This record gives sequence, structure tokens and C-alpha cells, in this order.
Amino acid sequence: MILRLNQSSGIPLYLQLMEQVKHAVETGALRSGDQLPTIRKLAEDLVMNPNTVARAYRELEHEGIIELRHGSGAFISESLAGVTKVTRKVQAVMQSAVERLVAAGLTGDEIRRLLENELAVLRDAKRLQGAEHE
Amino acid sequence: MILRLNQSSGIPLYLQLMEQVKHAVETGALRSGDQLPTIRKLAEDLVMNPNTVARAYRELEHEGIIELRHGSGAFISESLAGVTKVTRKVQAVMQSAVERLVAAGLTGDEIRRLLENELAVLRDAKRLQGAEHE
DNA sequence: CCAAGTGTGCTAGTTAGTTAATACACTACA
DNA sequence: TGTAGTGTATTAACTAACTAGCACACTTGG
Repeated sequence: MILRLNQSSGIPLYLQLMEQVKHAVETGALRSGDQLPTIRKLAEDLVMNPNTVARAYRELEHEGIIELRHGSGAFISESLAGVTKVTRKVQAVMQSAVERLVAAGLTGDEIRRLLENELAVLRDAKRLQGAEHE
Repeated sequence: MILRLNQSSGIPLYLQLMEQVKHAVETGALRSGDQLPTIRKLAEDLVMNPNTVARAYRELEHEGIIELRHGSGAFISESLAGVTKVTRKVQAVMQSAVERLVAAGLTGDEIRRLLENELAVLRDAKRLQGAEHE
């Protein structure tokens, strides 16, 4: 598995790392039990501070994507077995929607706004049902 | 038209203002030619610095949503006439997709990631066609 | 032509987020 | 059992974004 960084993109390095690991998991390039590069090793390869890699790993663990074992290393979680299949179906839904929107001439930003509006509507609806807003 | 702010949400005030103006335009609460509140007036009503309102207005102008006239005030652009009808259709596409995804148990964040992935795929596809990345 | 009301520009203070430096604690294995 | 390799924790420097203060410039209407 190959990880790359874009130092000048303005996107935080630790987020770039998280994104790439997630994407690798979703596409199947990384599977449950696979070991990730060591914090120090990866930091050296990418010429960055180990703390930054550590932060990416820590947050990935918090999201349940990976598992950190103290003296051993970082591994893809075991509980992600059936996830990819569901992901495929769900991806199809989003893909079809995005294709139609792009065909209608919308830009990425406009599509994002559309989604945010829709999510806002749902939040409002929930609030009216008496649910707590997180 | 009523504008409100959430001081403690962590979302920048000027973005909250922009969002609400955009939403009002999309829902038809504001129409082409309508005058918006004065920068100072709105700043006073909402207990914030006029510069923050000015920033929101400036960026809305840059996006073509409103038009600023120096000694006069701020007005909704004239060129937004047919926009809302297209918006309706396009909203329906997104709404249907989001409903299905929520029904599948996905959270807002997960749906956002799904969209970002899809947009990334499109960007990559375009790049391979030789198009320039903005 | 003047005065009140409008948007504009420049500058600085404040804050939150990101990254880096350094020292610590746990685990595997010879 | 000790040592090399792993993740962890604390602190500080750096950076970018947001907001505010204050002075300027344009327009309208009397």
C-alpha cells in the first residue's frame, strides 16, 4: 500500500492520511488484520513528524477503522468484515445521484450545498419529533 | 425575512449569514430585486461587528447571489430568475438519495464522505481525459 | 452643496487548529 | 532479563481564520 501527501494543498496532513487509509479499506486494498506501517517508519518515509502520523492513527482508531496495540503496531480492525458489501450498495445510490446532478450542470460545491440543505431538513424534522440534537 | 445566529455553534458568523440568505433565496423568501437589511442595521440587530456582515455580503456578491450598490444598499441579483425551478428538480434527486441512505442507517458524516468519494472519482476521471484541475 | 446613510479598506487582536519537540510506557523476542 | 521497537502523553511553536475597531469614499435627497 502506497501513501502520498500533498504538502501544499492546505488540507491537514493527518486528515490526508486518514482519508487514504479509509479509501484503501473501502476499495479492499487493506483488509481486516492487515498491519499498517509503523508510526515512525511512515513518518520517516513521508518526511513528517511522528506525532502527526500518531494523530491520524489515533483518530482512525476512535472511528473504529484500525486497532492500535501498544508495543506491536497498528492493524485494520477485525469488525469490518461485512462492511464493504453494504458500502457497495450504498455507493451505487450516491453514484447515481451524483451522475444525474453533474449531468444537470451542477458543480461539486453546488452538490455539497444541496446535500447540506437536505441534511439540515432532516435535522429539523428530528428536532420537531423531540429528539435531542447531538 | 428573519435572520438568526448561533454564537456558540463554532460555525463562523459570516458563513451562517451567507447560508441563511442563500436558503431564503432558494425557498423563494427572497426574490430578485429585494433589498437586504443594511450592513449596520443588521449588525446592530444581531449584536455583531458590521465588518462581519460586510464580509458575508461581499462573498455573497462574489458568488453572484446579491449585488452591492455603494451608497444604496444590498439587493438580490436580477439574474436568479429561473433558478428556483431547476433547484426544485435537483433537490428531489438529492432528497431521494439521502432518504435511502438514511434508511440504510448511515449518519450525516458518512453520507458526506460518500459524496466526497464520488466527487473524487469524477475528478480523477476528468484528469485522465486531460482536463485541467482547477 | 451639504448632511446623513450607505458600502469599502486597512489594521490589529483573538482564537482554534495543526504540527513539531521531547520524554515516557508498554511489548516482543533473543 | 534487557534491549530494541512499538504506541502514548505533554508541551510549545506556528499558522490561518475569524472578528473587531476605526477611518475612508460614494450616493441619495433635501
